[in-house]
Amino acid sequence: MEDSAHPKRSVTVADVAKAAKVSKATAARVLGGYGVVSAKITDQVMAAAAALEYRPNELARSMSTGRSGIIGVVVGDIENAFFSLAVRGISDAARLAGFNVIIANSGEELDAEKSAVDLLIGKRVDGLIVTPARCDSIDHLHHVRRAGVPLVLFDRAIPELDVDAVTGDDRDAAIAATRYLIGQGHRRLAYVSAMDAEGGGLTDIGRISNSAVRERVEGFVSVLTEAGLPNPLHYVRLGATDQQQTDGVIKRLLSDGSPPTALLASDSLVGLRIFKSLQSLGLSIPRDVSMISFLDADWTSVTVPPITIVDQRVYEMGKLAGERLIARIERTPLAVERLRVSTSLVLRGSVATIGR
Amino acid sequence: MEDSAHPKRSVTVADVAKAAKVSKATAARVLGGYGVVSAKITDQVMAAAAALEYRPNELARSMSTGRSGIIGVVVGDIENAFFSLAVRGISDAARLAGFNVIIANSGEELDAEKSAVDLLIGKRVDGLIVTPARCDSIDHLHHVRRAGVPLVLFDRAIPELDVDAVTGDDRDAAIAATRYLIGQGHRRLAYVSAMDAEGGGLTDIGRISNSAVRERVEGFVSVLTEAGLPNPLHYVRLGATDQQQTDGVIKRLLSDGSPPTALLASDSLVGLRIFKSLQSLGLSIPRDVSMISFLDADWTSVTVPPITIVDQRVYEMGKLAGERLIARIERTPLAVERLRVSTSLVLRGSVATIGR
DNA sequence: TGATATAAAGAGACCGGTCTCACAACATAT
DNA sequence: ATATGTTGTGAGACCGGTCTCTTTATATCA
Repeated sequence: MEDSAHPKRSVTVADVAKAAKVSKATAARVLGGYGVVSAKITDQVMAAAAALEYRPNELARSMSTGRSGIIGVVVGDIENAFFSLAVRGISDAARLAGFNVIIANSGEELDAEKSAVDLLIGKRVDGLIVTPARCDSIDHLHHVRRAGVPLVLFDRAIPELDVDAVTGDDRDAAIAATRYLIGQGHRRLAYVSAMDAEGGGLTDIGRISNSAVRERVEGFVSVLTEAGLPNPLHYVRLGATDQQQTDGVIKRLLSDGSPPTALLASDSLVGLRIFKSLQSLGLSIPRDVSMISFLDADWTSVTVPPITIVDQRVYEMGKLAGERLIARIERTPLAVERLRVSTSLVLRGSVATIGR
Repeated sequence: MEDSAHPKRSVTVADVAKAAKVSKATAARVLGGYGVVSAKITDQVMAAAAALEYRPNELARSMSTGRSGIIGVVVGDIENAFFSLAVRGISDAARLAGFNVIIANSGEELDAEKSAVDLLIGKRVDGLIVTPARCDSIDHLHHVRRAGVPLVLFDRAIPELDVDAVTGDDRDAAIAATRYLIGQGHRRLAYVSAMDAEGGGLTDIGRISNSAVRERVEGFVSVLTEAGLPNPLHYVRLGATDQQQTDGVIKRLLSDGSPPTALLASDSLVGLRIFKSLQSLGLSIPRDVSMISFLDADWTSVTVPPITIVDQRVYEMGKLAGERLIARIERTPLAVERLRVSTSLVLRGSVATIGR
């Protein structure tokens, strides 16, 4: 109706000033809440502002102050419960400190990540939380540092970058899970991740470009080695990116001469896919195959059997990352650190005791 | 190290202009990609920009153009799969059109929603997608209209507001699910929602302030009435806000003189809670109680039995809302509409056939 | 060759805030 | 009485882009 859908110049401090019959500077002082203004004039200006329905233009404000009050977050995929929980944690920390959050998806792709970072820097975010898709390509992150924008890495660390990182204790988590499986009598264990694999087989752990996955695999392998089990890398499989791929991975694993008796899923999405794969193969958990998944996702507690998981406390991770970034933005003097949020193994019903 | 953690004045068009020995206007034309500039000068400027690592200040750009390239989204709770999927859809539509998304959580609380809306307007978003927590308090949304900011409602409609809305076909969905249950021989059906209830019992459907829930309840009730079943409102229960509350709701429902034989869960979170409640009560689905949940959430397909659901196609809803908003932003002439995304009933194993 | 059209570059206002500085009015000290 | 300080207000520069308007250089035509 009357609310014309068009341009509509917004009410500015100058407009309010005119209406209140004071200078722009004075109106700005009242509306911006800085400087000193007499009570009388303050009332005058506030009344005019209310009458005109003045709303400050945060853009203009950011321009002059140099602070946008926004923190940028680049995640792999918001749809993934891991990230949406993390984002919730970050948002909560941000809101508490008066910041807002702008989210960009990288889809775990380096190029998308780069342009997301560029874009957020362009928007003059006050700080950036990034889940780097690859820990071996860091030019764009160096750029962030050089631009003087505080940066915190999330879930994955890059020691070369000399920047704060909030991660899980991935190595220890994998070690605990693997030891537990071995303790239950398992001798052939597989680790399955969604990471893109160049080529099929994994020959060199060092080449896994995602530090979280790499460290978990390291932990996994170290326990197998320490237990004297042969060829620990044999059962590490990447590429479980969707249901079909996962079906393939699982089928190949289980048709091996000596198939694994237990599977470790690198995240809850992979876990769910594995669960469905096994289901569709008519295999029973844990009778035929045992499994452990990372992340206490919704589905893990309502399956039959419920899934034994590595609880990652992602909300806390997100909150911690948010708090750390805000401390940086506010120039709190702190040493660069890698903050590890401890995980715990939650025993449910998806691991069989075998052997004895 | 050298990358001093401090202020760091950023490189501006003026800097680039000086380095390229051209005027600010010319440099701006090259860097902003508008106007006409000779190839030679273009190269000169680009070289200077690259050397100085120039990054445009989007804030300043937005100030002069009046467009921020950002669309604001206010959702109930990102952590909820319904919303994170929707956000994904919105983001995809936005990215395709060159927009970015800024997300704010309302926690389904009116005050938080109001301040989120204010804030986003302040940031001069080009448009707004809002999931209104209550359909009966709309001053702040009127304000959005008056400010000339395009608005699209998501999941819930407010006819009085004369604004586009993207929702599911909630009434029809509820009707289909309810008819199906009746077709399977059920005669005592309950509808359970997480909506906050003032007072315990529900006496007046019209007073449900969330249009999606209201319409579903209307559909539910209309089918019961048309089937000649008595007292259709008796089994509509609100307030299943967390596990404990839900346990209470379910316990009360089932200890009724004539307990319902089937439950309809208003969303997947309520569905999950109901599932857990029933599980902890030692009840078997569907032998003891049947259930249907809204939303094809992860968990619904891996339970035993898998849950019969109303598939809401939330991603499509989000995408549609994003596209609609962008059309509005770009002033495409369109009538104000309520866009309904059709749902479908996905039969799985959580409904028993009884009677006959 | 001079008149006119056209393309390319420069000058400077503008967006809507913040913030420094100058200045006026009045109180207090000397 | 003059010097000094304090408080409140106004004037105007500034942030870093865009964009209009003007000027200058080059091309086209008679």
